[in-house]
Amino acid sequence: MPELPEVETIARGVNKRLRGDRIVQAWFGSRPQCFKKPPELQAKGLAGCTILEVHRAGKHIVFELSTEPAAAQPRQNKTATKSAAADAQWIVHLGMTGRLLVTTQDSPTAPHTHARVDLASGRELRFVDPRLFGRLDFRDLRNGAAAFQAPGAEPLTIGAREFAEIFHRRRMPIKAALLNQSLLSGVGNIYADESLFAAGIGPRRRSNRLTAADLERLRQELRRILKHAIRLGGSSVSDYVDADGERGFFQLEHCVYQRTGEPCRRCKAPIRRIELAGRGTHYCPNCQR
DNA sequence: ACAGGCTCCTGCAGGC
DNA sequence: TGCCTGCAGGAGCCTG
Repeated sequence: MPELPEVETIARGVNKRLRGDRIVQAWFGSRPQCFKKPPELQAKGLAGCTILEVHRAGKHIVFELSTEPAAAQPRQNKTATKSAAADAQWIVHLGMTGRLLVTTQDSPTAPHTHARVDLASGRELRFVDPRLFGRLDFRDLRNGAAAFQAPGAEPLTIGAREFAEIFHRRRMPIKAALLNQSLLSGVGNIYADESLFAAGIGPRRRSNRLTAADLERLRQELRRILKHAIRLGGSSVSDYVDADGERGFFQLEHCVYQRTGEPCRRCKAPIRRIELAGRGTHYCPNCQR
């Protein structure tokens, strides 16, 4: 499932391929769960827009768009686009099973395709999501609407003080706090479990009971693991947005996630699984206190 | 304001 | 072989 590293990799891939391209028209399916704004509004808003940049914010993929006429925005102009101001945004959340595919027009439509964006280059961007946990949102910034912002802090750049302040205020288990997107944006179940293992912190520990040293270790391990995963993902997920789209996510060498009963890589004790905050939670009872 | 539980949705794995 | 059940989880919503 896409968390910060996967979303970062996908956003980079889409940016590399689609930056400077222009949207001719868009089609949206009939599954309202996917659409934060009515599909007809999104389709109307997207038509004619130029894609200035695609980037990640939390677990969201944000398309920065210009509604200016295409003549002023030559296609595939990689240098000039930065100076143009975005006045619209398309925000894609992949949920658990969402995928963005860049395909040719004649590429067969995958099952569970809920949106399609036709591009001036002749390619198509398709949104596929079997489980319908993904969300698509369009924002027109020209009439004062707020630009999209991730709800919480950015895990890759958050400083020690802010990190400690956020988690010292919460009484919930640290695992639940890590998953709370309004605190940190981008951490999901895999990286919550893995970073807690790396920091040697039990997932049930109350967030406000952790010491300053615990929290600083957690912050650094979380950042290290996310960056490492982005590096790995960059090589194996880069084709994720290609036409085949079948290569799937990179295989991270998990230490605890979904290794229930298997020996801990550090101490050989069997990895334990509990349910916490409604999520499967994996940890080493010996290494994590 | 906060904590915690429920719900959405479908593919897949495991059991019989 | 085939059916059934339960599990996976991000995030919005509801309740206490």
